[in-house]
Amino acid sequence: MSDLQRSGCPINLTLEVVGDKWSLLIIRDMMFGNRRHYRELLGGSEEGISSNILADRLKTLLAAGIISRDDDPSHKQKGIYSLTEQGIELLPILAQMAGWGYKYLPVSEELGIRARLLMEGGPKMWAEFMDELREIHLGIKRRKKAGPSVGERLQAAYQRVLAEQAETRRS
Amino acid sequence: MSDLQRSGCPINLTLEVVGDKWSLLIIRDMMFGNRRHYRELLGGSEEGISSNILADRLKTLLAAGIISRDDDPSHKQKGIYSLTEQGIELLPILAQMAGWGYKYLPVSEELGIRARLLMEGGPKMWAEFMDELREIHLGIKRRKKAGPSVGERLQAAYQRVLAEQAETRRS
DNA sequence: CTAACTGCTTTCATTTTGCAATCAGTTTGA
DNA sequence: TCAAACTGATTGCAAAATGAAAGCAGTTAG
Repeated sequence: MSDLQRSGCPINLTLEVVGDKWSLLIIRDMMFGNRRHYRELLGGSEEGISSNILADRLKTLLAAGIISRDDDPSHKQKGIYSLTEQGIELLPILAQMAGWGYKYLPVSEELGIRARLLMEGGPKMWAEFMDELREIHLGIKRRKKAGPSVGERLQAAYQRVLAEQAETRRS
Repeated sequence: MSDLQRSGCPINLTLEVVGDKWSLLIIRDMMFGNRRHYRELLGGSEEGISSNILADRLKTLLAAGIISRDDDPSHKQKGIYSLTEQGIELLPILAQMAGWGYKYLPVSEELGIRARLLMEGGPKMWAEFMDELREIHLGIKRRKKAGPSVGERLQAAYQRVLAEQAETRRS
């Protein structure tokens, strides 16, 4: 991670911060998988990031102000990583990327269902989800809405597909 | 550019195609700078891509179906690169990245003005710009709107800032 | 008191990047 | 006509980034 910038273009600057193969996947896992500890991020992702790369990216993201780190009171060595407001606002980028990938790339059914829902939900759903993330990561209380949260709905849809697949395989 | 995928996650798959430091900058130059030839892309960008990297990325983007290549009738060796529909639909990702970068990173004034306009214009402006790109790159005629196009407005705003800066420097 | 778990760091091989030089064909201009 | 400039690349090589596996020191649970 070099620190000299190539240009003052906003797209270029954004790419210099999160334009590698892993940073946005870490953010994704924090957002959609609610992973907050090093070990969760290490083992939880589909892709299997190496420990050295994860450590390096967490450091970079921390320095960039996209995530923050607090000690976990339950364990002296454990740290809890949280998204900052800046990190939470990466959601629309992730959502657009998910939508594009869903449309044009060979996405697996179970991992694509969230992308489809986010696409169908549009910016309004993203904003709601961001509010939920603010509550989880920043402790900012939000007005409770009726029914399940966006996070819950995404998770439920994912589980539903998994169940359907198990069903199909059995028959 | 390895070809074995890490997971069927739409975000991951998208990152595997355009998740490097250069691909999206090339797309950006084709979209906003209307650069269509190898030499234009090589020399035109703020960032100064190397010729071998550019050649490699063009090959990758071609293989991924994000751009296409045609011979230029005016010069037997010249090729014209165009965005495909798939490539044009990367615009919302770029727009979101530009918006995020504009908000949180030290963007230069002259290069940030387009980002600001795209943010203010929102998805509606993006859709209009994508229609203009379809006309330019795919030859799909669009219903002519009154007034200057989005591309022209962005370009004009950029020039206006440059002129203002020259003015300020003189006084 | 030991085994498992914590967040990393180290090591080293492989891959990617980036710069400069080069190349062969094409066109332009004297 | 013939050299210079321009076309889209490719090559060689050094430097940097990446990635897998092993290791490490402190912490906690049994």
